[in-house]
Amino acid sequence: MALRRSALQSGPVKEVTGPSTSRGATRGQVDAAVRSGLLSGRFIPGKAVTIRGLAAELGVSPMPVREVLQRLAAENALEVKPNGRVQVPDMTPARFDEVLKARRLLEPELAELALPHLTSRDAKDLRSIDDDIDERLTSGDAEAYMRLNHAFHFRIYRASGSKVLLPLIDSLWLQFAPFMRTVYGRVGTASLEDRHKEAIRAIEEQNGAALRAAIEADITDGMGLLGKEILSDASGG
Amino acid sequence: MALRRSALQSGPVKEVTGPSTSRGATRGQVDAAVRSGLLSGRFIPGKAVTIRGLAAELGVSPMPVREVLQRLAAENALEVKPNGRVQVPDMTPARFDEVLKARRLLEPELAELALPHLTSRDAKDLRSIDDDIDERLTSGDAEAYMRLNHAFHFRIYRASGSKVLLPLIDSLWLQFAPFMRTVYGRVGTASLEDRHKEAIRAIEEQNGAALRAAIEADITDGMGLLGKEILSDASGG
DNA sequence: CGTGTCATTTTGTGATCACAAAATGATTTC
DNA sequence: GAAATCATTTTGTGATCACAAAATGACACG
Repeated sequence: MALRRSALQSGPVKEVTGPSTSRGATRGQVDAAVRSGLLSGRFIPGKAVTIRGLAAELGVSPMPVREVLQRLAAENALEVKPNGRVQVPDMTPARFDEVLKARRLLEPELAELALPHLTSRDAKDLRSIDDDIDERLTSGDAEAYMRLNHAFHFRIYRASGSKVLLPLIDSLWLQFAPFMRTVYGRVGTASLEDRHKEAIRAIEEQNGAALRAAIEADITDGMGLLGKEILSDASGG
Repeated sequence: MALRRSALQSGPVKEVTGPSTSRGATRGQVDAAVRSGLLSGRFIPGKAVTIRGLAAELGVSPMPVREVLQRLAAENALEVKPNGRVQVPDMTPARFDEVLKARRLLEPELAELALPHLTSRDAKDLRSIDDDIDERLTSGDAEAYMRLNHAFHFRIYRASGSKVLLPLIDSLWLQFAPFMRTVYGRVGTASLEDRHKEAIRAIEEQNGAALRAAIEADITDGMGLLGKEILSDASGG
């Protein structure tokens, strides 16, 4: 598919589909598209991301894509190689360890900060998301699982109103998500165990220590067990 | 002052001063300039940063500036307001608390990770930097102090070889540095106490627990004491 | 003198262009 | 047939342009 808008037109054309014509709308759209692609595993580590390619795919000019790629590179979600090429970073054992360590330091903390802001309404929504997750796990839809798992965690974290810790955690998820997708591609999703139900109960009971423990266990179970072996295997094939 | 390079020239001009003609050299130069400006406090919170203005100041076209500003906005070092305007974010008590919390979680951890890689040579360099810091503190040169204090901490952190925690901490420093500059502008630098000497001794002795403690105490002393009161005062004047 | 209005200027955004470096693929050479 | 070489294509980068939104300042009006 080529550019939706050919070079025949000399001037910019008004967007018809999008109601949001606010400042930086195109950039926001591109940013959301790439972020969502990374988080749901549609971008594979090592895969090259070209400016013109993405621009054509999204039907926009290279300009907003350039800025978005720079943004995501700043968050270490993408890697700008010395020759200027942009790609999804490869995971290494050392990197994996660090992400795991950072997640275990930051996410339980932010969850506890969010706790006072989490209502029974939130608990209800979380339970709904978690039910969806269970379905996707058994049906083996890894992409949907990743999207929902992200939604679950960030529904909690966002309640904190955090402007500092939340972006840091955002960056971490963007970094490990593409790799985890490849993991699920190998081992499947059926064996995945999470601690979401413990977390929901802790929220309902407004039990900070229990929420911390649930989140930390969820991280450890979700990443710690799977990732290490895969990485050591990966070096051999 | 207008653009140094007028519109009379039609094509790009070869750089004469810079020896590095590698890919993205201009962007790298702009990035380094803005980062250094933020870290040493030459940018004041609330101050607007215009693309064309910065471009003219640095003698480059708006293009690389646009990308750099997007990068730094992604690291929360700059803020893109809904109207597209870019400014140095204002510090709030909530934000300050979060930065402090994140620093105390991440920096002692990374310091300990770096410890095995820190040699006596590093300790010697750190002592030299710390001597410089002491001089600047008494002479009241806040900008130099900030630059050297950053150099001290990141000399330690960088030794870890970290690719995950280090960028997170980088982002944190970019966020609080401009604010701290305004603090030093009010209370001066003479009263500043740090734990650098304890940290150096811990490195020499390869004592992880002591290094953690020194870093955490340094953060608490440096930020915790000063910032809070200033922020509560700021609301009244 | 304060306030609302309007013309002007500034600014961000998206698009396009020109160029050089890099990747790609065909072709030649041994 | 494998490796080196060269032409071609792709790609990132910096610059410039056109446009619209926003900010600014002058000015009229009450």
